Amino acid sequence: MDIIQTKSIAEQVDEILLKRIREGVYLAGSRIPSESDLSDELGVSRATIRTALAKLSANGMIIRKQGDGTYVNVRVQEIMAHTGSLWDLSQLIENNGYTPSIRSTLMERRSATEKEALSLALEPGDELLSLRRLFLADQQPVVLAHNVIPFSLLREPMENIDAELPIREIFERYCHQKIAFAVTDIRSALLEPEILEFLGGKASGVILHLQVAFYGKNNLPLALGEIYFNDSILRLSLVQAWS
Amino acid sequence: MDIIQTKSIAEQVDEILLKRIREGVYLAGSRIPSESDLSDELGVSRATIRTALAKLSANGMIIRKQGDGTYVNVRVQEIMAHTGSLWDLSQLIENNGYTPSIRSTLMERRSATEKEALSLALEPGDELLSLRRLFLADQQPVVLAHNVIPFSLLREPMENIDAELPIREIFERYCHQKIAFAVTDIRSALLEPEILEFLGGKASGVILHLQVAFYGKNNLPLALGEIYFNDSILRLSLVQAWS
DNA sequence: CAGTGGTCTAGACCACCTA
DNA sequence: AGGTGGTCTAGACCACTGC
Repeated sequence: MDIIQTKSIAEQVDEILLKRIREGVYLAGSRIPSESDLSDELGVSRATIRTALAKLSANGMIIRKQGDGTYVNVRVQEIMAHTGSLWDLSQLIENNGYTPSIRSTLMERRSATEKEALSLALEPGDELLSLRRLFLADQQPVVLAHNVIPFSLLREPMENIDAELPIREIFERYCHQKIAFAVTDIRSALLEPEILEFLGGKASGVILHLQVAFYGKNNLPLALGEIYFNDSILRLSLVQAWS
Repeated sequence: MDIIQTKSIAEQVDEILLKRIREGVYLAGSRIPSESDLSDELGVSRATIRTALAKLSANGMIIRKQGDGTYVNVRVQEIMAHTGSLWDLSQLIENNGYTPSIRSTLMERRSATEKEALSLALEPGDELLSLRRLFLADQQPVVLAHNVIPFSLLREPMENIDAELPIREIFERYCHQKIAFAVTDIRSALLEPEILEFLGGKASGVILHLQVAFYGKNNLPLALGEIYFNDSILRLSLVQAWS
């Protein structure tokens, strides 16, 4: 089989299997070929097949039964719709069945507040790149996202930045660093007038408020995010699979 | 009934490493021994070591750098506190630094509402076991959890049930089935008078409302949960690590 | 009983980092 | 150049399931 060097074999196997599920080659609820059969068919070792299957299993897309076989989860469609990353908001909107679009409402260079400096391990007054973006689902505003990045991390001119990218990609592309992990606090909040101005809705409404801190491999905080999420329109849902 | 289940070697390795991190044998930020060294020291293959390390890495507790080494995340303490399962509420309270306790306020057998029947694939009027439990952090009510289980799934007398267990364990112990995966919707909500009665707090407050559906390996819905979560006291936070 | 997934091993080669 | 993590292989044994 032809191996494209950029992706690992396990990832390619993963994509093949996902494609077969999506296209109905493997029907929801049905049993898929055994590990050995897949190993033979695709010409890779059983260990590699297992790596791919483990990922699908962790997402809840397949159900593995020792001594029996591996089955496509009957709810695979529903689960695929919920498996979008918490931090790729466009993806999340799409998974909810809407067409996503982004309106960049602010991109400025400014000094860090005391609180931001603390969270980002900067001196108060150090400069930040501040992004405010409004995400729309079918033209209706649903998410307001505010991100800040230490200006010193930027490796490209600020003007080059494509504000429609997910924050993780912005970081990789314009700061030449990778985000290693993120910690997200989820809270509920009243829809304040300031937010209401962007999101619309009822003044008495409640919204989800996500506070995210992104960290790099060097353990340094790289960026912060404040996300206001209209959960009356968009569902925030998580899937947890147990082995 | 003796359920002596030997833990896998990878799990044991995992525990050894976690213990060393917790006890400071491996300090936060420091580099831990290489895979080969651990493999030699513990007398297991490198593949097994890698399985254990992969789990720690997925939780964000260690940071792996190709060509360099594996480092303990500087924020390992913070991350450990956030790594509790979303559905083990006692654990979550403990992770937030409080002493958890549980008050069972209701355990009854009743008919399913139309909505419950739909979600659980039952006929309206089929019987349910309904549990309502109040979780306290340092004696203060913080979470109200309401679970329903089809009565027909119970394999033990209702009176035997220990209502202090996490729902997943209740299920395994009294229904003799394992939960394979769960789908959780997270919403924000106003603190309604009915909930306020249990949780206390300000009448104008907002809370997190989690709706959970648990499914078994046979893909059948096994149980439902409605969780009201006082997020002004308890933090709901998630850690996401990227490879 | 045969077949399945679960686990573990030993060895190999690669890409990458630091020196 | 040497060591590290990343990947893959081939083979083995086990625990469990359904027939």
